[in-house]
Amino acid sequence: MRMTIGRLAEITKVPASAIRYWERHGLLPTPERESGQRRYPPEAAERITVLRTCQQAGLSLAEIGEFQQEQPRREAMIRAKITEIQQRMVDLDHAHQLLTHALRCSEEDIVRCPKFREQMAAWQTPDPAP
Amino acid sequence: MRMTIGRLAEITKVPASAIRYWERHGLLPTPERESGQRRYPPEAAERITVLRTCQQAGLSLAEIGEFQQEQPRREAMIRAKITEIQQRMVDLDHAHQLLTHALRCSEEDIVRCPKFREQMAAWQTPDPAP
DNA sequence: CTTCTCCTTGAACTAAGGTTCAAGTCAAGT
DNA sequence: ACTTGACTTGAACCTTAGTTCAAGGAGAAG
Repeated sequence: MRMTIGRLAEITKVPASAIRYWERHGLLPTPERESGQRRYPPEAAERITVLRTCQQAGLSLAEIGEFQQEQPRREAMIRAKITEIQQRMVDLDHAHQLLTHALRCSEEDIVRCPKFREQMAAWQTPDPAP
Repeated sequence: MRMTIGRLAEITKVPASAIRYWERHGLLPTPERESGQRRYPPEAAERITVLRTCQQAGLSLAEIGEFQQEQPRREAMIRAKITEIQQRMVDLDHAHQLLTHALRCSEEDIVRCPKFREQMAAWQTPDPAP
């Protein structure tokens, strides 16, 4: 049932080179060896998929490392990251509106479109006066 | 009314070094010079803010470049990017659920939590059988 | 005139997240 | 015995989006 790194790469769609890289950087446990080669249990695929999902969501490898640690520091880090994700969603929404408008606008220079500028103004981070 | 790069950096909060970098890479028009130094009109700030917003939304500088081009290739690129943004939103939502669960879960190893794995399974990109 | 501050340039450096390469090992198939 | 294919390693390289540095210029203040 244990599989080679090639097979694991194939089913997770994460390149073997990346799997080794993650292992070297402490994100994956070092697997057993069979005549020098890595052999993974089936659960390994699941862990890799989780890590990839975290990564796609904007966690850095360092953060994913923390995320797998014992609890003490973890909660604060997770809360911070959730806040960051919410901000990212707002940014993405802006970009979405911006690009959607760009499709319909057909001005030669998008930045000169008044509706566009109006919208941008509404997004300005309203940082309080000092 | 025209300003120096330092002033522009200050009001846009984009470092002067980054503004020069963008200019070198064709994302900004080359401004007029006054005894060798760049002088920007007030509209320059707006363009910079737009570019920064695009960037925060995950467009690469190369994509932002295309985005400013004349129309021919632009529409397809924008549509592709919108699709990508939607995918990013889904990813972010997954990460959000994942982290929210991680807060309440308090298992020593999050990846071993059954609810967690169940949820992950439901996210698998259902690519059709070959 | 000296000093200060802000500007200029090109070149080198950085960080993350890998990929690619050379050289070698190992088990299996012919 | 030899070849094939998949694996191993460390080292070098890559890309993006800048930052930092060294060396220098221009104008204002004192």
